[in-house]
Amino acid sequence: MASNSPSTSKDGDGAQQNLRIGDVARIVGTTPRTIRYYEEIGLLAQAPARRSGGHRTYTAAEVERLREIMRLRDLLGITLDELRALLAAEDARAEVRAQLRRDDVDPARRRELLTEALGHIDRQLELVRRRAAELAKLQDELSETRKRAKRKIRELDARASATFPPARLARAGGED
Amino acid sequence: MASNSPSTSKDGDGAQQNLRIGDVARIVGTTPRTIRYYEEIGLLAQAPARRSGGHRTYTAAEVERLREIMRLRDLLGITLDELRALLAAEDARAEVRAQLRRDDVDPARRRELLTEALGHIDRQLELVRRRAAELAKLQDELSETRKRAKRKIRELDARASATFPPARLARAGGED
DNA sequence: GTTGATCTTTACGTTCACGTCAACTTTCGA
DNA sequence: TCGAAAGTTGACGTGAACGTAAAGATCAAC
Repeated sequence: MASNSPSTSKDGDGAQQNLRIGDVARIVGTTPRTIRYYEEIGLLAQAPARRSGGHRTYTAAEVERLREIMRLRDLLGITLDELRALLAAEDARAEVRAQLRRDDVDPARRRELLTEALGHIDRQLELVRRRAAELAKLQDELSETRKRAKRKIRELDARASATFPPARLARAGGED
Repeated sequence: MASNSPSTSKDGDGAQQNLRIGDVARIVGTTPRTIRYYEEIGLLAQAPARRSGGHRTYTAAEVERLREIMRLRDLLGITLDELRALLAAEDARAEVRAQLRRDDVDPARRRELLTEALGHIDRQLELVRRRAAELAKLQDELSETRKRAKRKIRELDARASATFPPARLARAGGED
């Protein structure tokens, strides 16, 4: 065991976490292969920095990005290609933010950029809203079914405790 | 064009819709291949009736079942195999309902069946709840981001209309 | 009873999202 | 400095969820 602690940096270079691909994989709960694959198909947009030997090195921000990607992958029911398109839009927003931080862009251009960004957000939001609504509906339906089942059991128990003296039979399911 | 109307039944056999696989596919928005595949892997549980020639024939209930399957397939992020397991549980519930309709089962057995059914529902509900919650959270986050973007645009517009006389510039995004 | 659309089974092909193996290099702790 | 662990780029393999093509049987309408 070589116990590779992920760069116990003691040198004063700020917050450049400098993680290796295996560390990142463990952190976000996936495999190096998957991370390389996402880079390969352009999901990770900018390829990570390399060090002299050619090994990929990741910043905390990149880890966050990967986490978000995996989250969206799991929640939205879309292909990685569609997800890539969506994130490309989000990257455009990042570009916008960078532009906006510089104070020398004229208001007309600023507005243009912001409006464009808003469009991207709206498209994502539409997607998420639809799915969230559908899932909520499904949840409601299931809850209803559950209620009916519980009521039936209670009715049955009521009749039973009327027949037998209150002998404390085991209750139904757990939380109500 | 042979204009195959799906069995314009005029004979008095009630509501036995008697749809063919192609009709069903069109109705629910999929392909015959997919329907056969679902039957093959046991997602459809009971194979549909056949007529003398061997052609599959579907009832309205079976179409409904297929619709539900596709809905769950799209909403829950699970494999068809896992879905099959889930639906097997639901089928057990159907069995329960059938048993319960007959009045000659003793209350102890009834309770047993109902409790089992409740367990199945709970497992499904847990799954759906988790996903619904996660999606709701994602939706909230996106809404927040959207709000901030809109606010920025409004601020920009406010400054603009202070600089220029109120010349009625085009407003930002659509619905608020 | 012919015909064209639709069905049947069988079987191989395909796409997506990775897994896995090979050959080799780099990194890191002892 | 040295050896094990982890990284690198190919390249091929794999399971899931179907698509597609072939060869034939059946169905609905004329």
